[in-house]
Amino acid sequence: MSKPASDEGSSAEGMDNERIGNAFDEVADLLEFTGSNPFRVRAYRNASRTIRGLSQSLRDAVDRGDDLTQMEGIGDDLAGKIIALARTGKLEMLEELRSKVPDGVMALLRIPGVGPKKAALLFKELGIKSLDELRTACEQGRVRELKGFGAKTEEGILKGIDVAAQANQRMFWSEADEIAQSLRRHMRGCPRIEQLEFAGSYRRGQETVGDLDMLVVSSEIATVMNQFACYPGIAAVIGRGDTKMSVRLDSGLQIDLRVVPRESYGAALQYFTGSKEHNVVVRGMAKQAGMKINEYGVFRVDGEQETYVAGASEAEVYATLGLPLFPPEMREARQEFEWARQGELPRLIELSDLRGDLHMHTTATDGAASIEQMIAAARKRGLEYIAITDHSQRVSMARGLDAQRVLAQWAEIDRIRRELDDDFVLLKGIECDILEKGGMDLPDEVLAQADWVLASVHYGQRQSRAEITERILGALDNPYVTAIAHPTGRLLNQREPYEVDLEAVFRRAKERGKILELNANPHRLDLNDLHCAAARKLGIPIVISTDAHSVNGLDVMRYGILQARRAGLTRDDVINTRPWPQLRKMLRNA
DNA sequence: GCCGTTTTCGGCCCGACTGTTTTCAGTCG
Repeated sequence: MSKPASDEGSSAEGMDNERIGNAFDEVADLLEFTGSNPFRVRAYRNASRTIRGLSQSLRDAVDRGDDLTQMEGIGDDLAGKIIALARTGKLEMLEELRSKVPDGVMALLRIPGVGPKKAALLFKELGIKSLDELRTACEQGRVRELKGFGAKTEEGILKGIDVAAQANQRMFWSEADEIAQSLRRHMRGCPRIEQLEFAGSYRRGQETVGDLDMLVVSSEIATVMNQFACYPGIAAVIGRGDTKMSVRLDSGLQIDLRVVPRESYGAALQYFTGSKEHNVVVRGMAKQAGMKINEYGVFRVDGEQETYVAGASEAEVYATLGLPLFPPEMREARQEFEWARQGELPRLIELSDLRGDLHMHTTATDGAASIEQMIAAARKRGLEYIAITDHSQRVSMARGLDAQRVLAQWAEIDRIRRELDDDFVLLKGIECDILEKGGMDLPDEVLAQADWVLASVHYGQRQSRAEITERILGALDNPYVTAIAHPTGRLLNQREPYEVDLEAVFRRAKERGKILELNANPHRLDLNDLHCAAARKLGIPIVISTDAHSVNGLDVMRYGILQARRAGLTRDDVINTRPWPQLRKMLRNA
């Protein structure tokens, strides 16, 4: 379900990229529902994708009079619609479409098995305008009377209404990972499995995962499916065919299983890993080269004749098109094909590249472990340095540190340092709040004594774009601030980012030689991948940090690494891959 | 609605599964 494209009252200001994207998505949904040309629908979806991927403000581009048709998937028509949305916040065509389709009808599309055609028929024939009305109609047996519907469809819809009524939130990658690992263990009970891998958005390391795709090589399909069917926590088997089986867990997560022959494993893995957009490009290239790619392999097409060329491994599939084996996190049809053309994929950062963690809390504020415990845990994880960055006084809920307490903590750190071996470095840090009225939560003469100062916003998150941007720019101007922590404040599935003008923040960070954080907490992952990619382009250094509040909190680093990889970051783009002496030199010169 | 050193018109990725059909449409990924 798309969000409303504009809020009342905000139209005078025009719309930002996100909202223009939402408007186009809503147009696509409505056009699809009204039975419009599917390629026209796709054009709006593609445009929305392009717009969301931009690192700069469309509103500014429109003000400057930039030629919008230079952007991929934007022609004269959509350029005009972008201009209208950016200037007025309104789109006549969207208003018209909305007036034809009552609120609530679009919710029908969230029912599994109900697409635009069925939803339209329900609305047209039975006048159904909401999930509740549909439930009543099913219970009265009116739905099964419709052409193309039957008793089974009606029954399926009745079950599906509950699924649609649920918030329908995507699962955090970290949660999906737990399920994937447990399912992998369960499937080990089946000796007939030659290979097993998870594909889809999970393999691409997306922030959130909608469902899990499991791929298996085996000649004993029934045995594999039977093993899958007895995985604990399955609420329902949605479907089971010759090669494909789908289940829904009690948690609502859908898991699809595909069993493929050995010679198709690579092709299937490539196919089901996606992304859809990446595969569209790959398929297009194959077609141009007189070949065809599907989940069974790469085939040379010669009239009616199709000959298998490759498919056992992903590398082999890509190689038939002269493409490199793209790391899954890269497969979003953003820059990877351009990189491949130039013959240089970036070597993406890996967890083992990191040498330090520069954001964590202790029992002095809201952490659960002492400084010594955090040191021990960090060393156990192979780190060479950490910064202790407890909260400042404004964060009263966490018993944030005032000047006196933070100086006492740093004296304590000095004491611990003297006892440490030479091969581990403990840094005096602070996560200092940026106050609502602007300015830092601790005096400059205190901040000056730190090795590492994070500045962050915890209060006044709902301030206007101008106010909150000014606050963060002010922090970047402070000579003692090293980095901005979780720069947009978003919480996945929970809280929208601040209205901050990131473009302005990037410019200022660049000017002042400051660092931006990629917070690795799986609920934050802030900056997001597109922002990180934009920062990389500008040469702004990124620090990946755990924001650990306990010893185990240090383990979230791998989620941050996945995010960084999707952004195309290399070891060189991330400052905490450097040894401390080198990093210290860099900070001093900044 | 977009796009083009094969095209300014005619393409736009492709197959599995289900339920309703009697040869296929709709949905999904």
